[in-house]
Formats: sequence, structure tokens, C-alpha cells
Amino acid sequence: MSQREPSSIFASCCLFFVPMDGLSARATKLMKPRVLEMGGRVEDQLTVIFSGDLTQQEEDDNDVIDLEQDDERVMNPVVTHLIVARSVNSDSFLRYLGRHDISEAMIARLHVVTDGWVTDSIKKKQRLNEKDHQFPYHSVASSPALSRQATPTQSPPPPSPPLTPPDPPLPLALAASGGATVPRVPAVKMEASIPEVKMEVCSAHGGGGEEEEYHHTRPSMERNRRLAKMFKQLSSVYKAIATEPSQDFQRYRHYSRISEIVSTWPEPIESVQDLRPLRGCYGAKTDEKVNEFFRTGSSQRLAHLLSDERTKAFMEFQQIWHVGAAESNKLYRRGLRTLADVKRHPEYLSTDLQRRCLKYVEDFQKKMTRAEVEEAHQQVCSVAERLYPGELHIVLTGSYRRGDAQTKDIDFLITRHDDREVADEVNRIVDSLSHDGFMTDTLVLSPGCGFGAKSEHKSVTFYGVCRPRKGGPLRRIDMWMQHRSEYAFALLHCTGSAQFNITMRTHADKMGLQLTQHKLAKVIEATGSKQGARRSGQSRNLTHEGPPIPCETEEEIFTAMGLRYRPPPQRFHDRDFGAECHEAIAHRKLTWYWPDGGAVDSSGEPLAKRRKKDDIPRPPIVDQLLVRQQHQLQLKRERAMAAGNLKGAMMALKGA
DNA sequence: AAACAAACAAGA
DNA sequence: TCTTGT
DNA sequence: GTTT
Ligand SMILES: [Mg+2]
Repeated sequence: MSQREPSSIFASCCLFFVPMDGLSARATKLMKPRVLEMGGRVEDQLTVIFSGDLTQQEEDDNDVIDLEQDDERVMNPVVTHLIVARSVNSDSFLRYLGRHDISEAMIARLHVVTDGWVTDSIKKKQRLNEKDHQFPYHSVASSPALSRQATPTQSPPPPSPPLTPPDPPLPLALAASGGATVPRVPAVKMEASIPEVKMEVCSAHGGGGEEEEYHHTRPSMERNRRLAKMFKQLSSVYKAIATEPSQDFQRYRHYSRISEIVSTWPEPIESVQDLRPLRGCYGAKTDEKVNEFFRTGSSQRLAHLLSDERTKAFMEFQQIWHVGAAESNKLYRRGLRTLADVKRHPEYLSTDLQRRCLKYVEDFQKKMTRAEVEEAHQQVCSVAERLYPGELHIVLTGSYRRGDAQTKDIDFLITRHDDREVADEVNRIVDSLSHDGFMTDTLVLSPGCGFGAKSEHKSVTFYGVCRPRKGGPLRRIDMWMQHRSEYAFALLHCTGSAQFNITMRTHADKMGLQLTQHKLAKVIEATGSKQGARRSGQSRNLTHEGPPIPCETEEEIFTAMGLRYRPPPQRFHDRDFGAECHEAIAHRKLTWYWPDGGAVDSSGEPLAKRRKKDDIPRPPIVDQLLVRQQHQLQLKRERAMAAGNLKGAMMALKGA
């Protein structure tokens, strides 16, 4: 993996720093001297003029590439490594190549890695494996799961696209939906990648001018990214200090939303005017913060919060898993201020779990590549296959499934191929993996028996710690197992994003539905406000649910809620999602299909149109929905009446 | 001034 | 019930 | 935090 002599760790490496996101400047100042010192070479020309004698052209030292001239330029043949800033968007990178007339094929034999590879190699004084620092620009998943390069010196061949469709489908039709033919499926599904690898949702310079330096006064995708980061930081701070559904908690929710919207904004935000049409999450305060950012490149409020002693302490404490705002408050009041303080006084923590998690703080900060996630998947699958040959369906979910290039944890969803109830499969798989040394700790494991309160079917939750690579960092790993009839809901749930789930469920609520990780059901009766429930000491309102609306696929869940399907890479609360939800409410008519019939058919019309392509006709139930306005007004009236507030009731009635 | 609030699981 | 996590 |  490495050469012994620090002075030769970059031997036979020739680096080219792709001048995007300010890498050029940083490279020249900081990295280049170290690389040279360590036996490497740095080129400042990506292409050379092709005139038969490449070695000579290489000396051609113009520092400006004149793209206007008609000379044929080819890839600089001595370059072995392209170094790309991690923050660069893959699309921007591909456009950059395009402008230099370089095809993906031409760099297939090169290492295309992030600047982290260089800095970490320098730091560790050894040449790290390029595979772990690949800059994933391909339009296909970056690495096959099992083939690890033994040596970093050979460039890997470009990965082939997965043959499987993006969504892990539930392999068998539901028994309840009638005698569909049962396709033969592989015993334990190894497939989990999606074809598109999404880079950081938003990044440097989308709208041309990639090589110009960033400035907060100039619109650019990089500016979007930094604005989103500012909101993300505000959200993190308020989450860290908010102890209850309070002002700060509302701020945390607000900044989470706006951060996700900005980070997925499809073009450079020209001015605040672009954001003003956002409804519900863009008011005066946010507007002022955006203005301030465009003026100064930062936020005083954020700067103040980040320098506040209490805030700093809370954020540090919460690097410990299962330490939140309340626990932080306790520690702070006992005079602790830093993580080191907590490590010196673990007795101030209130559970053994928290004390156990002290040792994970450093590793859990680290992100991992898709390759490592896929390796973990392989290991879990092979154990599952040995214990339950042919019985289980195991898919990767979470941000991996959404296509993120790097992830903080590994999320699995497991379901049985047949309709049997979930039993102790997860426990046994975990035990076996622990025996193998893969699984190293259990943080949470639901009891081996008993039913979830909110579901007909038992489900199992496991949060743990594993080490996918020998000698590598420990990683957070989550596994959920649910009954097959709930597969689509569980998949939607654990694919997220969190903010997307919240928006989906809020939308369901407005449609008079309730969406959970187990089911989608119509709400027949709701009493009082959520705040009212809290005041009167209930954790939530009493609701009566109608029959669950069965969905075999995620697509059907979207359809049932009047929304267009979104593949996992688009599962975030973005600019258009709010508008689409509103549109769905305006339509106010949905068709739901129950597996068994007895349906009323009031309008009759959408019967054939909404049919899915499967052969089994399912009688439709056509339902006029209680839409948001009606629903909310109804609640308002009830509340007003209950409070004996005649005026309020009249107002509400007038609104109707 | 008051309402707004994802929904759930686990564990102490 | 409170707290934390997904 | 925003909205009514
Ligand atoms: Mg995840």
C-alpha cells in the first residue's frame, strides 16, 4: 500500500490539479512543494498540442490554454493523477473536461481522486489507496463491491453500469393481491447500487465560468452551496441547544428546510428575488440573512453562536452518540466544557451506552465511500445467505440509496421473501456477524419478541457498530426488518431524506391521510390541535384510521398521495416539492385500489387510466378526499366550539 | 397573539 | 414520561 | 422560524 521512504511516496506519480473551486491556488501554495519533496511530479498543463513529438510539446510552457486556436490538443500523456477538489460537482467536472476536448474514455486509465488523497497521503507519509479517494464523476456507480485493488499503482478499469434497475423491488407479489405469478428471484439480493451516483447535491460553479474564483457577491453554484452550508450550520446549532418544542426547535426545523432547498437549487441564485416566492419557509428574517450573506459572505448571528461558550460545549458533547441537548445541558451545568472534560469524567454521563460511545467519537465523524458500503453489504448478505438460504431480501437504503458519494452510516432494510412474520432473523445475523468480527457493538436492538404498537406486524430495529475493513474505522450500521406487506413504506422511510419524509408526511396530513414507515391510512377523525394535545398531557391526538391503503411499491405510495414519483436521488425537500404538494391538494381527487373490492365508484372515470400494468385487476375505490382547507376548517370549528369561543367558530364558518 | 408541529422505536 | 435516535 |  505504501513505500517506506517518505521522500519517494509519490514516486512515478504525476499530478494535475484541476483548477476548480480554488484548488489551483491551494495546490500551488500548500501541496505542490510537499508532493515534489516526496518524489512526485506536478504538471500544470492538462493537455498538450499534438504534433507527433509529445516529449517536446510537454516543454511548451504557455500557462494559458488558448481554446480558440485550432491546434489539436490531447491529454497530457505524463499525467497519472487528476486531483479534483472534493466540493466540485461531477457535472461541472464533466463540463470542464468537455471544454478541453477530453472524453471520459481518455481519462479512464488515470486516477481521478479528491484533494484528500494528496493531503492525507502527505499527512500519513504513505501513498494511500486511490480507490478510497476516487472522485466519483462517472455516470454509473463507482466501484464493484468485491474487487479491491491490492496495489494502488494500477488504475482500475472504469466500472460497468449495474444491470439491475434502480429500485430494489419487492421480489414477490403480495399474496393478498391475488395469484400473481411468482418470479424466481435470487436467494439474497446482492444488488443495491443505483445507476446514478449523485455528487454533493450542489457544488461549485454550475453556470459556466468554472475557473473563476468564488465570491459571495457573484451568483454561482458554489455560492448556493455555501449559503446552504450556512443554513445547515444554523440548523445544527439550534438543534444542539433546543431542548423541547421551543423557539429554538422551530428555528432548527426552519433552517433544516431552507438549507435543503438552497442546497438543491438547480441554478445559481441570482438574488433574493429568486427565493421570495418560496412560501412557508422564507420570511423577513431569512431574507435578511440571505441579503447579509450576499453582502458579507457570512452571518453575524451564526458567528456569534459558534463562538458562544455554551453552544460550543453543546456541539462538542453531542459528538457522543446518544448525547443530545438535555444531556448536554446537564454536563454543562456540572461545569464540563469540552469533550476532553467528558472523557476525564465519564461518570457525569448518565448511561453506560453513552460512556461506551466515547470511544467512537473520532471514527463516527469520518465519512466512507460507496465502495466500503458495498463491501459491508456483501458481508451481511453472505452471512444472511448462510443462515437463511433463499429467504431474505436485503437492500442498502439511506443516503447510499439516494446516491450520495460519501455516507456516514450504513443502512439496511431486510424483508422476507414470503409472508411469514418477522422473527429473530436480525438477531441471528447480528450474532453471526459479531462472531466474525464484523459487528463490534450493539447500541440498540429491539426485543426478540412482541409487536410494534403501530403495526399489525412485528418489526425489528438494530443500531450497531461494525468494521467493514480490517484496520479501517468503525462505522455506524443500522438494520430494519419489516413484514413484506410493509416493505414499500419501510423502504420509503429509511431512504429519506429526513426532511423529505417530513414533507411527505405533512402532505399526507393535509390530504387527510397518515403516512408512517408501516402504512398509509385515511384519517377518519381527528380531535383538537397538536398543541392542545400537548397541553392536555397527551403525546398526540386521538385519531381513528380508515383501512390502510396497500402499496406494493414506492411508486404506488406517491400515486396514492397524488404526487409524481421521485427516484431516490431526488428525495429531498427542494424548490419544487412544496409546489407539487400544493398542486396535488388542488386536484383533491385520488383513486386508491384495495386488493379486494366492494368498491364504490362515484365518478368511475379514472378506473382504467390509473390501472397499473399488472394483470390482476384490482377493483378501485374512488374517494373524494377531505382536502386541507376543509379538513383544517373542520378542526378549527371543533376547537373553537370546544373552547366556547363563538367568535372564532363564526370566523371559521365564514371561511368555509 | 396564537397556531404551527412527522411518526415512530427503544431504553432508562 | 423523558430523551434520543431513525 | 413563518403564517394567520
Ligand atoms: Mg444514512
